[in-house]
Amino acid sequence: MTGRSVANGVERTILHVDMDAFFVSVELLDRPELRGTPVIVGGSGPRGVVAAASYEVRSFGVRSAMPVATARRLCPGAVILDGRLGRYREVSERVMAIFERFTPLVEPLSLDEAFLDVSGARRSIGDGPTIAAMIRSAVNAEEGLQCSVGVAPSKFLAKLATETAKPSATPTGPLPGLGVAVVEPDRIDAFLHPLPIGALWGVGPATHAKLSRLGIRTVGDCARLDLATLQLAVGEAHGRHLHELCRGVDDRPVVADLAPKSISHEQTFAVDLVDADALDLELARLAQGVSIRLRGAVVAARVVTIKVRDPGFVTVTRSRTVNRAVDDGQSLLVAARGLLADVDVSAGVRLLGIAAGGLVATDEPQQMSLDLRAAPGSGATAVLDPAIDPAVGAAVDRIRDRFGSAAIGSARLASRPGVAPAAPGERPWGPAPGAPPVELR
DNA sequence: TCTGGGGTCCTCTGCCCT
DNA sequence: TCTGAGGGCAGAGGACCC
Repeated sequence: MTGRSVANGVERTILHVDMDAFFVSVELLDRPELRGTPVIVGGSGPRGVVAAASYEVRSFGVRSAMPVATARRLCPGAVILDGRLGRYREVSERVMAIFERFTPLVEPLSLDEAFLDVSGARRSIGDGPTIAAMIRSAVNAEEGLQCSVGVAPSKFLAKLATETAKPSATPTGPLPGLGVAVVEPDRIDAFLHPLPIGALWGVGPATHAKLSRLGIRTVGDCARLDLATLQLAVGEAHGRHLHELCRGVDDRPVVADLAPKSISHEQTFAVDLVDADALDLELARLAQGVSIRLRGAVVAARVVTIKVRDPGFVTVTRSRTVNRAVDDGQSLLVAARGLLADVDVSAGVRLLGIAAGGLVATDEPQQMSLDLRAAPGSGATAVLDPAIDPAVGAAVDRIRDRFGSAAIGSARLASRPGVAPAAPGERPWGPAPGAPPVELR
């Protein structure tokens, strides 16, 4: 009965698999001469952040999402490598394929971690810890990488268990972890209650501060609080969520092939943009990049959102529902331009982004708005030029597939040689060192 | 000393409609 | 015609996650 429980009448064994220092480990596979040296993967530019750090570097206090400049000060001897998202994706796909040999119910959370529901594999393969050990062994043998696994009756508990299984960084250096950690169904409270409240999913700095004011330090403290008090402190939905989690209640299923709810691109610039033409060009790049991904996912957007961050790090978003679902760069650009016109960018722009939301499948019939007179700001939908033929985008994609991404593009981008549509992971952890992002004439 | 990119979910507010 | 209540939706932003 190891690591099993009954949820809604169905016994579940959930695994959470997390690759150890994934990006760094992949880099070390490709550059073995760096083994033993402190390595950071992240953006090497002036506004870069740490994406991953080796356990040697973590011993110096370096953490992910920390500015690279701070990391350099804490660990001056660290080797800083620019991330290669394409390479990590490639390895991630092979690792996920290993997981799928054990169960079809694999829900990736990111490139380096996934939930697996192995309830159906218990009779044919073995219990949770046995499958966990087999997965670790296969990942190590086939990819040369280490991973840690949590085994529990729910996703939330499995994820917490993984934390206790991972290697740790101490002031004297890295310590190896257990590799596999199991939360038995009859040990849930004993495992959960001593943990700090920040361990709960959904407790970040803001919620932590609210709970601290109530004297809550541990998950056990939270479990002893009544639902109404908790909801008063953190809100109705969030309160209910925490109330369940701190009692170990989490019936969410493992879902393979989750459909995306939004697709976005954003870009922080090495130097704040003040020139209107440069901003428009960036907007066009981002719109094209998002549109290519929309068509790749066979979806179109009903909601277009822009995100603008000023030099003082103040971020505003503006969004609008458009009168028909769009997946072409020109329509996205038209909508985004309209939104950007309402934002004061006179102080300059540090970050610009476009998100496509309200996604609908493009292989299904679309309901179009009948009211073509609706005006922006009226609360009604924004009206796009009906002359833009949705088939154009698909044709552009076919030409790119056949002749390369430089073969065709919008006139806006074509007027600037060398400026390509935004691509996923193009500068994943900060702008490139030095120059502005586009060549300005 | 600075603070990325790509997401999800929730709350609050204002507007429209009945 | 005006006013208020209430539901539904859109938009903005906060919080959180990896």
